[in-house]
Amino acid sequence: MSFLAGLNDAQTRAVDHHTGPLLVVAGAGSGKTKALTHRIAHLIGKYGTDPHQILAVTFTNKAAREMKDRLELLLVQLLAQKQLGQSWNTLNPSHQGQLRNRIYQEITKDLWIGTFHSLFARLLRYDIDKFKDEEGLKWTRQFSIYDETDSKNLVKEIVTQELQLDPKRFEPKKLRWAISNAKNQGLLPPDVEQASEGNQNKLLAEVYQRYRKALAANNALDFDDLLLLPVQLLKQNQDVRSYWHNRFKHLLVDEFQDTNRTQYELIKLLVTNGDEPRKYSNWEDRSVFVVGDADQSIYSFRAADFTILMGFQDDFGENLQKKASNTMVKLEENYRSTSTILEAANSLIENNTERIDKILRATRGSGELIKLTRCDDEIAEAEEIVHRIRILKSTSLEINWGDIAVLYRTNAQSRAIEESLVRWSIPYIVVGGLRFYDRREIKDILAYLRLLINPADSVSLLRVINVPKRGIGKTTIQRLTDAASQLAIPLWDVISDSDAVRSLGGRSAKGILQFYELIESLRNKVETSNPSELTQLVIEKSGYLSELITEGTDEADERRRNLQELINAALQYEEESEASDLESFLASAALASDADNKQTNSDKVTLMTFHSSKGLEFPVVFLAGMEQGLFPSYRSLSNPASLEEERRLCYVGLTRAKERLFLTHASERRMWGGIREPAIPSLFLSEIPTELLQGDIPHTGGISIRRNNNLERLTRIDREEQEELNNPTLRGASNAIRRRHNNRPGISKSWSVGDQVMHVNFGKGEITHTFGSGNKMTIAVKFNGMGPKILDPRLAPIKPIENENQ
DNA sequence: TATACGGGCATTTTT
DNA sequence: TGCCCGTATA
Repeated sequence: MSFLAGLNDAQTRAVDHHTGPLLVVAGAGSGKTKALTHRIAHLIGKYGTDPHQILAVTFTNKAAREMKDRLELLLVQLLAQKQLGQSWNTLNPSHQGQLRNRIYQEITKDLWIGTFHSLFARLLRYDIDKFKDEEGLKWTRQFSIYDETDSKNLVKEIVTQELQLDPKRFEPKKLRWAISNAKNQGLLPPDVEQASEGNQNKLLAEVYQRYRKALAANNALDFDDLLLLPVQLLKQNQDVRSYWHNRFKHLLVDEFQDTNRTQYELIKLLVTNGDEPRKYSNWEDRSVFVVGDADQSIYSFRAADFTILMGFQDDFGENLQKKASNTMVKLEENYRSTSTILEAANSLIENNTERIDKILRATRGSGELIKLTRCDDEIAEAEEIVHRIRILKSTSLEINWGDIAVLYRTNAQSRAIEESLVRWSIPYIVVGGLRFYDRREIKDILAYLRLLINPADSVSLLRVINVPKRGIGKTTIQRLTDAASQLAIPLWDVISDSDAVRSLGGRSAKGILQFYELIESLRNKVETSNPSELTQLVIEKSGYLSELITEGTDEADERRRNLQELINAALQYEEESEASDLESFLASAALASDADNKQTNSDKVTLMTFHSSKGLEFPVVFLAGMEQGLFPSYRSLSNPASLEEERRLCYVGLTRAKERLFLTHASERRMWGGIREPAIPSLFLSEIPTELLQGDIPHTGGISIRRNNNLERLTRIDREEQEELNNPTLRGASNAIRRRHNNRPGISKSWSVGDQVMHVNFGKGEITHTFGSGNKMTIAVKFNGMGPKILDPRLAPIKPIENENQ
C-alpha cells in the first residue's frame, strides 16, 4: 500500500515532492486537502520524516481537526496492512481503537497543525519572554489574547481618556482597523508615521503606539500581534530563530492565496532562517509546500495578498537547479461539481484580469441547469428558497437537510431566510454571526479565568469586578483606575493593597476586598485543577450562577445552559489536546470561530456567508441576494480591484455546489430602517452563459459601472430588446413593449455621474455612480453627512440641480 | 449606585 | 427596524 495510490498525475507529483519549495495551484474541488494529507503521510511513511518536524498551516481550526482525522485514518490503514496484513475495515472496533490510539500517541500528537494564529500563539507560549520590543515593552507567557471588542474598547479609551479627543471625529473602530492593517503588513508605529507626512498618519502612529503600550501593560496581545510579535522575535533573536528553523523541516500552507505579508514573513523566517529566499540553498532536508488558488482569494480586507502566491516561484526559484516549472504543480481536474456548474464558474472568473491562467476541467456529467429566480423582495426570496428546498426534499429521497446550503453576502440576510425556515419547520443552523465565545456570560467567565493567570489584565478585571453586582460603582472604579495610572502600576496591585482600599471607605471597600479574596482563593487552585474544574469553580464561587438562578427568567436559564456548555467545551478540550493547561484552553477559546463548532454530521440546512463557505461543499447550493450593490457589494462598485475580489467570492460560492445550484435575486430589498431599496440583478449573473441558466434570465445583459452615455445606453437597449424578442419563451415580449413606453424621452430623464440633485428628505447630493440603463437604471447618490444611497430616479423624490458653471 | 428611557445610528466579509 | 450608548432620575 502506498500513499500515492488513487492519485492523478498532478496530485502524485505534489505528494511525492520531497525537498525544496513547491507551489501547488489547486482549483476548487481538485483534491487539495487530499494532496495535503497524503503528502504528510507520505513524508512520514516513505521519507521517514519525524512528525515533530512538520508544521502545517490551515485556514480554520475545523480544517485542522479534519486534516488530523484524515491523516490518522491514512496512517492507521497503513499500520493495519503492515503489521497485521489485514485491511483496516476488517478489524474489530476495539482493535481499531487500539491502532488509532497508537497512531495518535506516536505520530499525530507531535504534529503542529493549526491556523497561523493558533500555531504562533503556541510558539509564543514557549518564547515570548525572550522578546523585548525596541520601546522596551515586554510580555510573559501568561499573556491574554484580546478579541476585536476588547481591542476596540482599548483604542476607544486611548482616544477619549488619554488623548481627550472626540470619538465621533476620530472613530475608534476605524483607528483599530487601521492599526490592524498596519500590523498585518508588518508595520510598527514609526513605520506608520513615516508612511506619509499628513497629520492623519501622525495621529494614527500616536494611537498605535499608545495602544501597543496599553496591551503590554495588560500583558495582552490582539489577534494581529500573534503574528507580528513572532516576526519581531524571530528577527531579533538568532537562537530562537535557529531553534524553530531546525525544528520545522517541512512546512505546508493551505489556502496560501489568503496569506498576508506578516504571515509570509513568518514562513520565510522559518524556512530560510532569515536568509534571502532567493539565495537560500540548503534544501537537502527541508521543504516548503504551499497550496492555493488565486481565484479564491477573498480576504484582502484583512490584508491578505494573493500576489504573494503569484510571486512565490520568483521568490524561491532562482537558486534552484531544477527548472522553475518544477516548483509549480497545477491541479485542474475537478471532482466535485457537474460540468454545468464548472462552466458557469469558469466563464465568470474569466472576467478577472489578475490571475494565474487556470481552468477547471470537469470529470463529471453536465447535470442540471442552474436555476435563476427573480423575486419581489427579500421575503419572497426567502419563501422561494424554502419552497424549492421542500420540493427537493420531497421529490429526491437521497437528499438530506444537511446536503443543502444557503449562501449570502452579509450576515443580516439570514434573518428573512430563517423566518421562512421556521415557518415550515425545517431544521437549520446559521454559521457565523454571534460566536459562542462572544456571548456575554461566556466572556464574563473567560475574563475571570484570564484574570486568574494574568493579574496584569486590567481589561478583564474591569469587566468582572462588579459582575455579579458587588456594589462597586462607576465612581469607585474611576478612583481605582486613577490611582493605578498615577502610580503606573496594574489595577490589580491597587486592589491588593488592602489599606489603600479601606481608605476608600464604606460599601465599595467591602465589595473590593471581597472580590480580591475571591480571585486570590481561585488563583490558588490554578496549579492543581484543570480548565473544566476551574471554569466550574469560577461560575459557582463568583456568585454568577446564584444570580442567574435568582433571576429565573428564560433568558437567565439560557445563560445557565451556555455556561454548562462552556464547562463541556473545557472538558472536550482536555480530552482532545495534549496540553490541557488553562492558558492553552483560553487561547483556543479566543481563537475559535463559530464555523469551528459546526458539526459536519448534523442533518440541518446550513446558512452562512460566502466567506464562511470557503473549503466546504454541498450537493445543493442556493446563492441568495444576487443583486447589484449587495453582491457585488456597494463599496466594491467604484474600485476595480475590489470588484474582482467580489467576483472571486462569487466564484467560491458557485464552486461549492456539487449537483444543483440555485441563484435568486429580489427586485426590491428592505435594507435597514424599513427603507425599501430597488435592486437590479447582479453583474455576475450576466457573466454566466445564458445557455447554462434556466428561469428568469436578467434583461440587463451586462450591468457595469460607466459614465452614463446616452448613445451607448440606446444601443444597449436596442440590443437587449432584440434578444428579448428572439427569445420569447423565456420572458415574454410584453416587458420589452412596456419598457419602450416607459422609456419615452421626458419621462426617463438622463442622469450622469457628477450631477447634483436635491432630495426631499436628504437634501443636496451628488451622483457617484449609475447602474443599468433605461427604466432599469439606478443611481447612487452621496448626500451630505450620510452614506451613499442607491435610488431609483423614477421613484425617489429628487430633482436635478442645474450646474452654475454651465 | 442602579435602572429606565430615548436618541442616534447601522450592514460587508473574519482569524 | 433593533441595538448600543449616554443621560436623567429614584
